[in-house]
Amino acid sequence: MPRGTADPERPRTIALAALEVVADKGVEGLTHRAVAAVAGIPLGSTTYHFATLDDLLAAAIVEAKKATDDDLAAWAADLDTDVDLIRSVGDYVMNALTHHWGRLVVEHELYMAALRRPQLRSLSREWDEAFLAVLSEHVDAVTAQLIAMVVDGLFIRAVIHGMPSRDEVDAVLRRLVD
Amino acid sequence: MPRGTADPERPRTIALAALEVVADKGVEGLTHRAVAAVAGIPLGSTTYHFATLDDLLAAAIVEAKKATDDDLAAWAADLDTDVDLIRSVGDYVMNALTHHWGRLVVEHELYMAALRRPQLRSLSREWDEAFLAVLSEHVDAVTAQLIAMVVDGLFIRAVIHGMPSRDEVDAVLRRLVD
Amino acid sequence: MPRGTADPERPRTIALAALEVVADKGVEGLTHRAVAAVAGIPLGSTTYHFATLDDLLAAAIVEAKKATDDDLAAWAADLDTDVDLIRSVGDYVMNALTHHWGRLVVEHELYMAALRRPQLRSLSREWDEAFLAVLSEHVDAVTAQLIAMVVDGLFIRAVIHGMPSRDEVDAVLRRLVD
Amino acid sequence: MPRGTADPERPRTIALAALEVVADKGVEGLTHRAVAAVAGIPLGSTTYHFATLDDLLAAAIVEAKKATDDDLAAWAADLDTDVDLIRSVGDYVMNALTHHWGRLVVEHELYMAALRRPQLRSLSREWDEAFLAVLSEHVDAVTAQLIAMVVDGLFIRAVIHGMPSRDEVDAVLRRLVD
DNA sequence: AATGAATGAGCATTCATTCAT
DNA sequence: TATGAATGAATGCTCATTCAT
Repeated sequence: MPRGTADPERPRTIALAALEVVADKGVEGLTHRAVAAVAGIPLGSTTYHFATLDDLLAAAIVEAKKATDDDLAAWAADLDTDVDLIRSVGDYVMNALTHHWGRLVVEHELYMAALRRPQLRSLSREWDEAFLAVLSEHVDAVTAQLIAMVVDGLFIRAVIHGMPSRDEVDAVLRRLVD
Repeated sequence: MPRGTADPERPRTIALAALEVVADKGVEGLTHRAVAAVAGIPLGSTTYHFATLDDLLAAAIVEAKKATDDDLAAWAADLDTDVDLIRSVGDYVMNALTHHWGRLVVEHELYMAALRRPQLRSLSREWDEAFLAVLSEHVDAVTAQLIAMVVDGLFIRAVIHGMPSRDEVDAVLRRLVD
Repeated sequence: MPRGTADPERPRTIALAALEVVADKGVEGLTHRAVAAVAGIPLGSTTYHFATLDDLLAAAIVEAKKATDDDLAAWAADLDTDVDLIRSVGDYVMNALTHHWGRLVVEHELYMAALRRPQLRSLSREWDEAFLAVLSEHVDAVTAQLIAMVVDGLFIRAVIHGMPSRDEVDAVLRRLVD
Repeated sequence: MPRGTADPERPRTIALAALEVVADKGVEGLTHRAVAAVAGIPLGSTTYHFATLDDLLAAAIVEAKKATDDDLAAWAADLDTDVDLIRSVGDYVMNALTHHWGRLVVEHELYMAALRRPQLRSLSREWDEAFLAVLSEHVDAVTAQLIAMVVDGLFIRAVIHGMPSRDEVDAVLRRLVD
């Protein structure tokens, strides 16, 4: 991109590259330089559009949340009152674990990062609540909460023990609605 | 501590300081310098006893796990077959959230760190399994797994939404054994 | 040099300072900090332009070789077929020993450094061959080789025993073409 | 070696290990730690017997020189007035290049080190003169000097271009006594 | 608007050397 | 006598951030 030539997509390009970096190397690995390298743009461009690393992190998270929200909306649209909710949640979880691992990582990186960055708390909360909101239309609040917690637990287990099988996922989820 | 004067407690002092640093600033905030400052010892002492940051991290985690194992053993010793397990788990969780927050943080920092440090996986696994093992003596495997996941979920909720009340904790745990 | 202000000569300034450091303290004494101090610039500037010490060393050597090549070219231009080659070589050697000692040191530092840095071998070879190439236009290959070796030997003797007299230099060189 | 148990060979063991380190990693790579590791002894033992690195370096060089002197004495003993000196020097050079490369490296490391360590000058001088002394019993001073220089030159060539063939060595040496 | 250059702060790590035991 | 522990000083290198152009 030569000087003087505006690229309206530049900020988003940078945010997506930042997302990739966080998924790949964690929040601690997020640097202007790493993002510039991934995005294939000059270092100065990252600081021009996002003056500080925190801005960059926020942009990455917003981008990740947007994608997750879209997925979630599509999934919610498919649910109707008669659906086997637990089966659907299982589908959603397996899909997320298998095809959107990077986003799950970013989500949990965010949760831990929020521990020490109060300004990230509201983002964390929104993220957490989006899933709950969908579930709450189909089950009571406590069950929704439980499902959400177990989904988090499944991610952590996957980190520690590797990808779970569909049967394992079903086994724990099914028990929640016995 | 002048040169030549041995302090047999030095390694443990350092490991505990490292633990404090991780609880406070996360794995990404663990530096030889921060540890030296917290421990009140010279920088060179940290690298003398733990040549690399990874060694230091491992030592911190081992120390944290040791303390957690002790707590867990004490708790397990109090359980007998007739106990109200869910009530006890609630006690344990509330106690951990309230009085051992730092250790919970370290545990979850460890889980996320293991994502990109294969050599930490076995430590993560051991940590995860210690709690499961105790639970498994009282309930079936799936329930034990669920309880463990929900306990993780409760921690994450606490990070995002602040400390839960005893009633909230009871509500979700109770549902698991209905 | 304030931030944002470009100094197009900066890389060369650094390379020349590096050259001075190598001449002064050897390859083992080449540090970013020493170079920054000699160049009178901030430490960060040396690593900005030459990310690693090896880059810095290479830049220093290239700079030294360039200067040596210029001298050599000037000397070669003065040689004609009727010249007393040995007398000219003597002039060249005395001049180098007296006025370009630093460059001779760098040259030999390079030779020894190449021992353990394969990436410097080709530079060493080029340096060695430049002198040989000029000599070869006036004498046979073995004589050229001998002269080059004796010139190296004269440098080593100078290191050990101090600067030789013109007569000593002439004595050994003259014998080569008897 | 347990405490209190004297090992009269310990200093020499250390010096030989230091020699190995210098041959392997150069004077710049000589550290108490590297020597201790090579010798398989405690770090404290190296500093106990050789308080400073310079002492260690001197000990290593003395050890190398001793070995070289022995070789040289053996070679000198084989020479008699009728011998083909140049052929013998060729044998000596080829043998040194092939079987005592480490010692040649140490010798030249020494020469360069002496550049910045005046206290090593006398050792350098002795080393240089030992070979000259033997040669001087068979040829005039200038020829001896030339031979010694060419032998140095052959080492440098070997560093830069790799091991020379016997024929190459003979070619340059032979020319010196035409 | 966009960017290359610049720089100050910080970090992991290595190491010579000292010294109580 | 011998050594493990200790420590202060360096070093290479990374990076967020600033800013003249």
